[in-house]
Amino acid sequence: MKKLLDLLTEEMGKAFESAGYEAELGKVTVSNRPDLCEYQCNGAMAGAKKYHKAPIMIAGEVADVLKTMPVFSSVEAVAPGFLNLKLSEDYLAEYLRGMRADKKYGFELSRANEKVVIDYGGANVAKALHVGHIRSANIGESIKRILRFAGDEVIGDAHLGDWGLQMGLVICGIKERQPDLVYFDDSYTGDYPEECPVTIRELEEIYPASSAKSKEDPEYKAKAMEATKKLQDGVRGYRALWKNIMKVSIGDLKKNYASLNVDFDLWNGESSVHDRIPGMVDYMKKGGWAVISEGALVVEVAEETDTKKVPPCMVLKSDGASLYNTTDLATIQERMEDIKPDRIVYVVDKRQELYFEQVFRAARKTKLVTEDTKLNFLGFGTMNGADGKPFKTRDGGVMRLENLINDTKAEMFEKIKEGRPVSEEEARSIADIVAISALKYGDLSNQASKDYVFDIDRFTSFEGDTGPYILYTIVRIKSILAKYAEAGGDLSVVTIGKACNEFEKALHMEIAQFSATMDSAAIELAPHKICGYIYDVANAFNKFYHETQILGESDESRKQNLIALLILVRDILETSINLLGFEAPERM
RNA sequence: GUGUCCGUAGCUCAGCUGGAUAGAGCAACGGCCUUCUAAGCCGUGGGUCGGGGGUUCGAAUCCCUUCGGGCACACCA
Repeated sequence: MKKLLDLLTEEMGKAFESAGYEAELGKVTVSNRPDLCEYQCNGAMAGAKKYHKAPIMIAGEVADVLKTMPVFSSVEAVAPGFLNLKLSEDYLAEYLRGMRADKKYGFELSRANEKVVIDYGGANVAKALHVGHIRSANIGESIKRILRFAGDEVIGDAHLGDWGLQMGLVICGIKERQPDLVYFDDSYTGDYPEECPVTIRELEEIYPASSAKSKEDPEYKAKAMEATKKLQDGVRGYRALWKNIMKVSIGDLKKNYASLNVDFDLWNGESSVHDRIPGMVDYMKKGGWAVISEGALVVEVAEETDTKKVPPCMVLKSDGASLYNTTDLATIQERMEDIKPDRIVYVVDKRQELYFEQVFRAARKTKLVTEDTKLNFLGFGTMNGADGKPFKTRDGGVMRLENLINDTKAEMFEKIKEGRPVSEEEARSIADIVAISALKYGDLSNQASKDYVFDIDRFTSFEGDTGPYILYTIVRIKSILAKYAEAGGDLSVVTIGKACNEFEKALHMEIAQFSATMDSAAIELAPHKICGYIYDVANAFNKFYHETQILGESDESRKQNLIALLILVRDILETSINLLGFEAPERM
């Protein structure tokens, strides 16, 4: 289905043409003066110069043509040259019926479908997720769902930090505590145990302790580096232990991500590309792209048009070791071979922008990607506390994501219990759903690229522009529909009728923006556009709800029209929150 | 220093491919529940869109400049 504004623009273009002007002038937009009109067209003013004619004259002529067309119920040419429009209620209702008949409620993507890899999450093995991980998880998951809804083939990759010195430190830490494990016995030739010798809690404790110790104790650091090397060289026991650590750690990560409705198609990591690094480096050297600079192997990526100095992209450190750049480049190579995506999207902290610019340029220069492969850096802003400084716990530490989620759920549970007479069990399950909506909506309603204040009290509030407000609106609708069905109404036969009052029409118009909203969210990779849209729809619905008796409507066919409208609003809202990564309960 | 992003109501944020009187929410104050969930709805007050200049019939939006802040600038990720 075409977008409503495109349809209106088409009609307006025809009117401009019949009046003797070019059709391009007929761009219709939503009115910024709702007291005067619903839609407007400013083309007459844009065309004034070209046609050497007063804009009001042009507008008047176009208005005369439009009056013979059925799309608008009212057309006015107003000084200095605005065309003020009111849409025909019948036309609008027909559009909404078209939305209901369509699986995607009329949404059509304005570009060809693609195969997309989304790299998000930013999790590290053996390290707990902390609050800082919530943005990448929320935004990446939402982008994944939006593009999938748009018809793209999307692969989400967690791209774990599961290799390098951090793993050496963990292994070294385990060896310190349990030196007699078979993994460390070079003469051992049997099978290694299935079970990991340490729990996830112990791992989370071992890593920071080991990391701290290596900074003070050079001898210990040397041991950790040796362990890293043994792991990377494929020493049996080290690999076996690493695998067990991975198993425990990924299991824990999956559990935590699942509580945020986040899941990945691939749990690949830096380790996945370890074996292809020598080949890739060789390829870059042979191609003449990789050169030695200050002892390190780099690819020069500066361009003449740069307004800033872009340092070269380092491929190997001067000691010959690989680094993050190396694995990122190798991962691009691997994805191009295995998946052949049209686009790779990186959802990472925006402070890494320059770094990714270097990697992207190096990948293009060395032809790791084809020219038409798009590499998108979707950088998100820093999450600050209420004081405007980077978010910390009360005692200044880093808060675990798990704790944040559990605290939010607990707080929501208290609120729900005191607000409504529900059983303990039901309150618990409702609280979990509402808490996730609060966290997700609070995060996603901000533009991804901007820093924002993470204010849990505001997000969990039941008032205003929040997740719970959206859920409440959905629940109200569900409640009416349930009562209608209980009374013997058949939800499958109803159809939308034309709006009978201004509130209903305002709701119709908000809903009709669905396709345009989804398209810009998908094209711009901008979940916050969906938040803005559903907030507007929810507002329009609540106003309408306040003014309209639905179940009490005596005219049966009118009642059916209203029920059909409610079904569409519910479906639109539930589809939208699903794309944001949360869901609505049946009651709250 | 170079580059980059940001500066909109007391607070948190939309709006930024230029359009008419700059919008929400929170906070403050005042209304509306015997009627579909009042976690809602309605209303009041609150702004030189950081400052200055320019382009334009028209600028929060585009350009320049200036002030203030964040961030990044090869062997970390």
